[in-house]
Amino acid sequence: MPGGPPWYHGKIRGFGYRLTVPRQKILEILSSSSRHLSAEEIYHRTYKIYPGVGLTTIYRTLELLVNAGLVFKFDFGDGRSRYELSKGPGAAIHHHHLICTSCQRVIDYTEIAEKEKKMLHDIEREISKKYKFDIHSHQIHLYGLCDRCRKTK
Amino acid sequence: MPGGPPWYHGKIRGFGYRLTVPRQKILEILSSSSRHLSAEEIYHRTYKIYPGVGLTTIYRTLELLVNAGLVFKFDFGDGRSRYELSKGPGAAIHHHHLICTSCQRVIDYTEIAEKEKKMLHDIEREISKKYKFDIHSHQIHLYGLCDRCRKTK
DNA sequence: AATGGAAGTGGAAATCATTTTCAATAAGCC
DNA sequence: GGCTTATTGAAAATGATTTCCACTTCCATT
Repeated sequence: MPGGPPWYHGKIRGFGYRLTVPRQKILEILSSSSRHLSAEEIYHRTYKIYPGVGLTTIYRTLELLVNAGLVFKFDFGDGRSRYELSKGPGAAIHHHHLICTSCQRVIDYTEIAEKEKKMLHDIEREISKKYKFDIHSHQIHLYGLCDRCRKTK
Repeated sequence: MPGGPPWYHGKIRGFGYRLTVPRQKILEILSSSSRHLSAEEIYHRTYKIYPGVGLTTIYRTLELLVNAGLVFKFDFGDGRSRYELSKGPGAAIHHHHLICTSCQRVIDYTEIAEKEKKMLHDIEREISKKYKFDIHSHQIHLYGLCDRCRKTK
């Protein structure tokens, strides 16, 4: 419970952004949730600990955090974006999701065997060279039916 | 130039949908483009060969085609969806994209070595078992800077 | 500790892609 | 050809995200 300001304070300042109260509260919410949240979910949760935030500020702050690399933004195809803190300064940039095409449920999975992780890395290197692309991160979406929806179909 | 009705006519009928003029025109446009198009691009192109189509019909038809598995829908994060014909009855369900985080350019790449394709398949089988998920398709998004944007940064 | 200017804020209004509503039209089985 | 029902297009509605703008807060500098 002890221990100085959270790691992201320095990051925010390092980008020349001011460390304001709304931003701190939003980051607090983000760091207390492991799941990816929609802007509105973040708004409601922030509102509880800091009434007076505006939804506008949520959107602006999220964009800023995405630019600073502190937050990842996802699009699962249901019309609203999801946001997730990039957890710790050196977090792995692996984002793999199972998406149920029937109920829209999204499941995170991070465990990939070592050799598979290495292979992904090889693909990236090869593609990177071939297309002259600097690859920073990747996402893998697997689409299908979850166990619940499988039964009802 | 010769050769009976396109392969997708049967598919449409097979799903119990009527093969109407707007649907045929939209499919014609989709099959004449190799790139993934936005709904509005599809609308404009369809309008040229068939004025009188409504944007509404474009959206409705695309949804129908996605349901029938004839068209894939993508979300690259710029706020509008892209659609692409699934080319031929037995086309591979591999969709891999390079997305430039600076200029939003999207590059398709389909070439993946055999052993890598096999490995992806293995991952899917493993995940599928572990999470009791029926996986139908996958997408891989690689984010980074394209050659043009690399220079200006 | 006061202050000035720029960065940041929130509420309302605007935007933009997509959906819904509904009366009119066209597919395709009889 | 006639009939039933899916399909269509225009206009209005929706819902997430952005923009505008007057007001506030941060913070480097007195």
